[in-house]
Amino acid sequence: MSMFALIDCNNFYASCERLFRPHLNGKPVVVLSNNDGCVIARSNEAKALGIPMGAPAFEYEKIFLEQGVHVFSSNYALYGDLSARVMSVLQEFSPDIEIYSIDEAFIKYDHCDVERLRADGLEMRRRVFEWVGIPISVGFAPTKALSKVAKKFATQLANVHIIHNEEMRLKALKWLPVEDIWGIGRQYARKLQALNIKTALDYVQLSDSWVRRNMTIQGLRLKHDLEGKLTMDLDTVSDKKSIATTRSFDKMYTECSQLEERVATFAHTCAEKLRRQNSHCNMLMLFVHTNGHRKDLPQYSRNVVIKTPFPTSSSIVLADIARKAVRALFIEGYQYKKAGVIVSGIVPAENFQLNIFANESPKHITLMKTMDKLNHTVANKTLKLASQDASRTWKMRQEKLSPNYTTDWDSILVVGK
DNA sequence: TCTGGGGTCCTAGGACCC
DNA sequence: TCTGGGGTCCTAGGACCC
Repeated sequence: MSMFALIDCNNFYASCERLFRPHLNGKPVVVLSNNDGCVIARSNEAKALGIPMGAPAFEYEKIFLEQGVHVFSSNYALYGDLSARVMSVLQEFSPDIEIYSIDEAFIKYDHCDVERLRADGLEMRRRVFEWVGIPISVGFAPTKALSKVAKKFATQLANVHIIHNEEMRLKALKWLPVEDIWGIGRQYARKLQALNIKTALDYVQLSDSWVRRNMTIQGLRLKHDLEGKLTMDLDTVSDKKSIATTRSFDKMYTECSQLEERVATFAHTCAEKLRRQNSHCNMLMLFVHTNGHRKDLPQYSRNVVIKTPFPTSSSIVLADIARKAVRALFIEGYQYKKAGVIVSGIVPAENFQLNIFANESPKHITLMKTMDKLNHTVANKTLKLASQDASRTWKMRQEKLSPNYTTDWDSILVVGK
């Protein structure tokens, strides 16, 4: 039998901020999102003050002041760096590791020797705290979903927790409120509570067919996982399927040119992220929103998907597409508060090398436009694309497009209006 | 004008996660 | 006045082909 460990950094961002400020130990600490908009991390002391996750900062300013809460703007470079250090310590314990998020990892064990597992868990805690300075909790169980539950126990006990027999499993499920199950969000929780399903134990006692019908295959998988049947294995593929850069602005934008400038930098950031994982994208999606919280203002929200002329991770190409997309979506008279660029259709870069574009320079724009004109003949929504593979031989391929896509850059100006 | 069915691909949107 | 950002998976339904 195999076992999963779930390793979770306690209050990760808050712990990071505390790392080099030992005088903050025992004091309430919160970390705020971009533009210091809302609370995205809290130390235990801040949680105890009743500051909820996602709380708008302006609503809690008084409490921050009165209770002496130490408030930080987020510093993702720091968190990313510390995360990498934590993960490299964990990797010493096993190569069978899935880095699930910035502050969590699963490790799969091919044995279930409880004492060895406990020793490993304690040693992880000791090493990560001593070498990196971040406190972690470790839960062990036969499946991923159960290891999540075990971790919740571990956090409460400030220790390592192992669910290794039927009695412990049932006890844990009975203890866990249905809304705290990993994979049960607000919508499902509401639905289940209406049926008097209150705990994880109630949930696993539902019939398979009801769960399948009402909560899709994922809900059923989750149920089986909680029953101790292996339905979710380690997922070690780390390449992203989509990459996003989105921001709320600190003020409302009313000019198209302002939006264009911001969005061009978003596209540039996406291109950098693509290159970092050595891949190209085939599609770029752009959205613009007004401020959804302002019910007193007219609302506008729109997105457009654009097929790139060829697989690319070029900042210049993506920024140019994004700028044109903004011009297509922009309507005078609204106050824009949020925009984003999401690239998808991601493929490994080695499958497609456009060598003539190896170095970016403005002349490539002209080259690409020419290529568009020459090769992208739209006929019956089918495009003929010319592309060059790694050996520099040109190949033609056909591609079907949805009506929402366009590769004709000038026509972007009418898409979405 | 009426009359099919099966398969695949694609997309929007909804649910979830940290 | 001020309200985050970055991801994943699944499904229904339409388009299209034979």
